[in-house]
Parts: sequence; C-alpha cells; structure tokens
Amino acid sequence: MEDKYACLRLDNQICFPLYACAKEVVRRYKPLLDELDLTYTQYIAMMVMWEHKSMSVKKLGEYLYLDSGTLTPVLKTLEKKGYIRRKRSTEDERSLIVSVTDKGFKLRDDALEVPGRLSSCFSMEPQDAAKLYELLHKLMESF
Amino acid sequence: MEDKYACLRLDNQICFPLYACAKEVVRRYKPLLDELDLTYTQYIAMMVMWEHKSMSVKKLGEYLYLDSGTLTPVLKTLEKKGYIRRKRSTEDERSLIVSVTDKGFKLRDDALEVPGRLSSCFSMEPQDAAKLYELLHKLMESF
DNA sequence: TACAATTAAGTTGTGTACAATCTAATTGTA
DNA sequence: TACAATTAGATTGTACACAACTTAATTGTA
Repeated sequence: MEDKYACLRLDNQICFPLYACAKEVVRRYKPLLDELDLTYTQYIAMMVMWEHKSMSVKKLGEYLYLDSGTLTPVLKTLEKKGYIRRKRSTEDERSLIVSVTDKGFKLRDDALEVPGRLSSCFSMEPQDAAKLYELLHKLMESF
Repeated sequence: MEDKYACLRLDNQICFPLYACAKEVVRRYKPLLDELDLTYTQYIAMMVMWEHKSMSVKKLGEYLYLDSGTLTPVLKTLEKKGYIRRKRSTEDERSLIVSVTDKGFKLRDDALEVPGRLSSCFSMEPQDAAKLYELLHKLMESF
C-alpha cells in the first residue's frame, strides 16, 4: 500500500531545497562580505544602489522584495557606515531618497572580486547554472 | 566599452533569485500554516519528526541544516504546543531526544492538504519543477 | 585511571524578515 | 476647498538564522 503521508516527506518537497540552498549560499557569502564589513542584505541593497545611484526606499524595496520594516534598519546601518545618504524628497516629503556616497562608490571597487570568488565556491556546469537561473526567474514570475 | 561592474548587477546574480524565491515560497506557506498554528520552520521540523517518530536534536539539525541555536527555541515552542516531547537520552545525557506525541500525529492529518494547496499557488510545468528539483539538489551536493 | 579533547545542547547577541500598526504627507472627490 | 482615502516610511512584536561562547557529559589516550 502507498504511504498516504508521502507528500509530507521532506524529500518530496521542492520548497525545502530552495530554502536550504538559499541559506547555504548566504553562508558562503559571509566570509567574503565580512572583509567588506557588509551583511548579505546590505550587499544586495548596495548592488541596486551602485547601479542606480539614487532611489526611494519604496523603489529599492521593489527591487529587493523587501518592505520598509526590513529596509529601514538596514539603510540606517549603511548610512552609519558612510556608504549611503538618506534624505526626504523635497517634492514629496513622504518619500525618502537614498543615494550612494563617494565612500560607497569606493566600496564598489572592493566588491568587484566578490562574485567571482563566490562562484568558485560551488562547482556547477555553466549550462546547469543558466537553466537554474531561468527556472528561478520563471518561478518568480509565476507568483 | 563593457561595464566593468556588470558582475555586480542584481540581474546577473544567480543567488538573488534563489534568495527571493525561497522567501516568497515561505510567504505562500504562511496562510496555510497559520491554520495549523505552525511557522514554516516548525512545519519542516514536524515533517522530519512525523517520518522518523523520534530523533536527537543533532540528527534533526542535520536533516534541516539548522543548528541548536535555531532548533532549541523552535522545539521548545513545539513542545509547549503539545506536538512533541523533549527528553534526555539515558545512554548519553548530552543528547536530547525529540519524539512526536499523539497530538503531534493528529496534526499530521490536518497537514495532509498543505502540499497540494501550496503547489496550486504557483503554476509550473511538472518537467520544469522536476528539473528545478534536480538542479537544487545538485547545487546542495556541490557544497 | 586521570585528564585533555571532543561532543551535544543551550545561551547570548546581532541582524534580518514580515505582519500589523502608526504617523505624516499627499491625493481624489463630493 | 474640506476631508476621506491613500501612500511612504517608521515602529513594534514575533520568529527565525547563525556565530561565538558556555556547560555538562562522554571519549580517547598517555
């Protein structure tokens, strides 16, 4: 007889390896990001900011899928470290504009080697990585 | 000229969609698990426990990729809810044995519908899901 | 067999995540 | 134009995650 509880086995979940892989990847980032005195969340926030220079908290949250409850303390920390500035928009005082400082842009050069060093942590065929990337994006879009 | 910072763009990361997808999936679980008064972490812990009935905290942590710092409070909560028992091993007093109570096994029947309801949240072709599952496992193993 | 090394949980401290709520600014409309 | 509805961030409370450390039990070995 078939196990009626088979659907509740950890092995049969697609969500669990997703959850476990994501945590493991962040763990792999840690020693690299420690050298820059950044956490993973601070790092991805800086990535968006480096690319766009200046942006509201709301917009940043849309890129990162994070709300102000998470971002406010992260951005205050980044401001304290001197990598960003936080300033209310003059057109709309509700909106808070984040922008990268000179020190923040200098950090970008130090961060340049992070992606390469990270990808050498896990050995994956390029076509597998590309397929994984594609499937994850497809999954994100299905939400 | 090529952008030397292209490797630092969020779009070019494989890690970010992994991180974002994992969080989104947990978010999707929430309303379903709320009905069972379980968090996601409590749910995956119960999944392992349902299958194995009884196990040390260390072994459970190996299944879930979680350490005692995370598990101790989770297991104390599950004990308070009456789903598990926590008891020191008699052979080795260092080891704490977790086991499922009758109430814990009753919960399993209520949980039966969760996987089906969750998978209807995101529409993914079965072969895509299978491929994603395979790639995530391959990635986990490469660590 | 003493005792150093190892092991399993628990504790502490920091940093997310996120729901729910609050406050202040802006917008839509009767 | 008052004022209700909406919006952007901040705050509060709960629950992880994990590194670093502590404590107590067990094991290996000189």
